[in-house]
Amino acid sequence: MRIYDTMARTRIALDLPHNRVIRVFVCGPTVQDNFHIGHARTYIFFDAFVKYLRTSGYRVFYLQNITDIDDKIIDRANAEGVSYDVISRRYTEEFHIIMSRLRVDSVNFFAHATDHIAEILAQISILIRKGIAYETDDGVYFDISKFPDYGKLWGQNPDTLLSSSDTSATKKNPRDFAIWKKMKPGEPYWESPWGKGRPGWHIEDTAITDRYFGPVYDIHGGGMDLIFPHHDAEIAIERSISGKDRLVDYWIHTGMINVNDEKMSKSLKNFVTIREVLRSYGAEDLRFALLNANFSSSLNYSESLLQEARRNVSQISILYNKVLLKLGDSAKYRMDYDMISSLNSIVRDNMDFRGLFRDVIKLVGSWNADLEHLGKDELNQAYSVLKWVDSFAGIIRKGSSDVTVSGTVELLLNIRKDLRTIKQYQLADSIRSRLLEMGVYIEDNGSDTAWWLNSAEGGDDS
RNA sequence: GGAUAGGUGGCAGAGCGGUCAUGCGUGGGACUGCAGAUCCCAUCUAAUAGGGUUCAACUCCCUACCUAUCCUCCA
Repeated sequence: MRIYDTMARTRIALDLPHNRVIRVFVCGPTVQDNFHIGHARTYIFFDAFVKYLRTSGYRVFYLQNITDIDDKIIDRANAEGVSYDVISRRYTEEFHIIMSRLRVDSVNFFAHATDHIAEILAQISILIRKGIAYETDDGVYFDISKFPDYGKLWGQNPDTLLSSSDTSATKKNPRDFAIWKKMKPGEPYWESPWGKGRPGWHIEDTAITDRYFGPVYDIHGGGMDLIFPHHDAEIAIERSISGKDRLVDYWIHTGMINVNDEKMSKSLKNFVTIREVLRSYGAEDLRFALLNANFSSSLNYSESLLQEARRNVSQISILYNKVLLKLGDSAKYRMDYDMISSLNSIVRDNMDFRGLFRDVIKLVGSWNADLEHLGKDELNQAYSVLKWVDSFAGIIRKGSSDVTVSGTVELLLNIRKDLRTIKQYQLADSIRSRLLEMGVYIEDNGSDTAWWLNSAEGGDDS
């Protein structure tokens, strides 16, 4: 496999061991507000990435942090007149709901910053003892002059950086970053040897990864915008403590979502929330749209992007459901088809899901062309190929797995089939339209009828 | 100013030194009780600008211009 690695600044061989668990860490969200499709892009990509590794036979432990204490959370809490943890709990819950609706379910463990204060304090102590961090009136800071490689991930020459806008006068260097922030009146706090306060952002992640993965692990991911200073700070902290020559073997960063060629962000008020999108589109549509691009390129968001994705998703899903209908109980998922291994070679090169989709759509077209003449083996191949793609991409809309729902739908469809046979079209059509209203999409193909749950059924808008 | 990624047809977006993907869109046809879906054919005939290398450049090199991101919290 090959992957674009941020540190190497080029595509490099991704050599992962089969004989042990691969440790993957991806920066999770700060739970302070609703989530937008920029979040969706990153978490859907890593979801597909991890699932792809698992489908390919690797064992992966996927760890994600949740930043549940932070200045912005406090600001929000103050604005609403509630305690900070009301905010963090609300949006943590929201995060999990949204992720599950997006079929993002590959994370093994979510580590909350506030559950790891002890580990954070331990790291700060070591840094102070080594003379790498120092205490001031308002916190404990990491002295970047003690870590020559600072900025290396983003390829910055420290002298050429634009001067920092941070005016805090207590720091030795304006670019020194806080690893502990002392409490101001009214703020939430934890006890520490340096007084009451809360952790800085960067050290949360190193404390967490050090605890579960140790000083060096396999893959670290996140959005492009976290490269500097966040990931460089993580490197500085952990390597200063461990003395190792690296923090991880591979750095993988996802590109930003743009709107009208500008980054989606709160300040520009151009962000689209995931909930908004899910009101009109299915999770599969969004997944397709976001995966249908080079993961490290920025992606321009537009309504037509989603519409095109929905069309492709429908095309693939409809064929999948038709094939499944023809195969019935004899469908048998096999991964040893040559067709899968050739598609596999596309994905292996830099997680090229876009290239994969392109070829899958071509295949779908060819299967559609002579669907009536496909033999059992060919049908099973089509079924297996699509199931394999769906196992990590998550782009196929399927019938309900709920036995009661599917049983009821099958019953209605059988009745409708009889009605059509005796040309009672009015009744048959009314069943069709009633089912559609209930979110069940059906499609006649000769005397057979394929069905699935319509993705655009909307959702709770709470 | 520095770093990074780019500038391809109506849109999205690949690859490749010489035969210009693919998807969407658009037009026509087939199929169908209807809807939908699907298929076939056609259409669009592109490469920021200026140099250079070459028998040949969209593809390599140089210059200019332009765009986005990061250098402050950010997926």
